[in-house]
Amino acid sequence: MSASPHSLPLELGAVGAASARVADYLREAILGGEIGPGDRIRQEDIAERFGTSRLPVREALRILEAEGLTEHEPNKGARVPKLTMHEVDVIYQMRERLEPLALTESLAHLSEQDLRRLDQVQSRIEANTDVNSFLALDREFHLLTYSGCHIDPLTSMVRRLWNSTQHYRRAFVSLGGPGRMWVINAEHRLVLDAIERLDPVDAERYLSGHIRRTRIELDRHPEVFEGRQR
Amino acid sequence: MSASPHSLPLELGAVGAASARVADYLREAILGGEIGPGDRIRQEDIAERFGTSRLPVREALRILEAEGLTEHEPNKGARVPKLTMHEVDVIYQMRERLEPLALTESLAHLSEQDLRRLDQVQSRIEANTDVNSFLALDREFHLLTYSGCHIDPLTSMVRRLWNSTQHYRRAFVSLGGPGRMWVINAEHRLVLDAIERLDPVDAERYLSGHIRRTRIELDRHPEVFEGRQR
DNA sequence: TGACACACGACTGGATCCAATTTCTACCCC
DNA sequence: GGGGTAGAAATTGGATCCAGTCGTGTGTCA
Repeated sequence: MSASPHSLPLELGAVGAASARVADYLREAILGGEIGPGDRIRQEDIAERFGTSRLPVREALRILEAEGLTEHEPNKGARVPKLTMHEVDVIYQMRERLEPLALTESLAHLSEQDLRRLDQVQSRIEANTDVNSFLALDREFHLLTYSGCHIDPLTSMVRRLWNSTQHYRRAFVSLGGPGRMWVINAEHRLVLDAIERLDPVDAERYLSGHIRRTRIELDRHPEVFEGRQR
Repeated sequence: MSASPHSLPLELGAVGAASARVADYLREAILGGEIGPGDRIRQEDIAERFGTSRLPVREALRILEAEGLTEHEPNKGARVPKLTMHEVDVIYQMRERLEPLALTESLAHLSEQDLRRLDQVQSRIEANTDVNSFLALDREFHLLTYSGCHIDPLTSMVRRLWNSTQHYRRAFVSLGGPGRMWVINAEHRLVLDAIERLDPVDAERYLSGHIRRTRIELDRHPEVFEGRQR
């Protein structure tokens, strides 16, 4: 059930030794869709499955809470938060405003190798036909463009916004596909071109437009937020 | 500044877990300046001072880490992060982009009582002459304008940005005051007027301008970031 | 006298045990 | 038969104990 290659570069949350492994496992399980919004997470279940005590699990849940992947109620345990359409809309507006800043901060620090990698990922997106792998590729593309940003609060917040909406992105993509792929590819290519020209103004312009268009398209599909999972 | 004795009233929560009380205590101590950037926080010290075991302290440190008040290194313990001028500058740019959104989301949900309260706080700012109480009043003013925003990721991120820069705001205010008070008051009054008119465009305009001007003024005082504390 | 190595001290990470709170269920009374 | 209450099972929160790791100080040898 694990073994899903959601592993991305830039593992920033370098925390304790084994509690980080539990956090990694749970993170993959949530981002991979095995644990959905509303699902409860019992400490002892995870501890037993992992062969550890409940203590690392508790720490891991705190870490995930900081990343926006779980929510915590005293004496009630942890569960994956369920978001309304309006909440997801506002989160996309936050992305619209924050990610262009992260991109500008990242621009000057991107290496030649990063640019080549970005081009490869975008080419794979264009050649791709599977909706599920589009999810991972798109995520990799965007987070890679921010990998040159070394301002910790900014990168961690961007990551958190992606994490919080991952489930609804998958639901959206599964229900009719991500939309017209040529639009997405054109937007990505324009962002890439601006990055290569080291032009922060154009980079921010095309990136915010890309996110905004996605948000508006998402707003037209309320069924994404009513789907019963599991 | 205030050298050492960590003596704060710790009567915040009769309810909830004990780890939340420890977190409250540490949060106040950091925001109040008793624990400054670079200071190390030893689990056993806090536990002994609080009469509990180290476990709630560990959980509290995780909570504070999520709020951006501490940073954690494996086997090295927790310390209050020390920010560079550029990092604070970027955090202010994040505020410039995020807080107007929070204000727009908040607008429709502000009650008449909130508006009266805001007017009172602003009047107290205008009548105030003490630089230290300005810090608290200004924080109260802005966070109050966002109190109608019920999108959890947004409010928690705004609060985190305020927390992270609190120490440098105090250092800035202490070193020569917050600048020309009439400018600040004019900006606040314009934001308030836009709020009362329920005009999100003007509210965002004047708020982002207020934050942007503060950021640029802060950039002219690099001595804020070189101050040796303790 | 200086540099390297070993040992000791201090601190964090993890496991097990115990207490407190919640929730579900069953039973009793109206 | 329905609702409320008490009790039992399940689950989380906290304390104590033990292990692992990092840093430091001292001692010895070249």
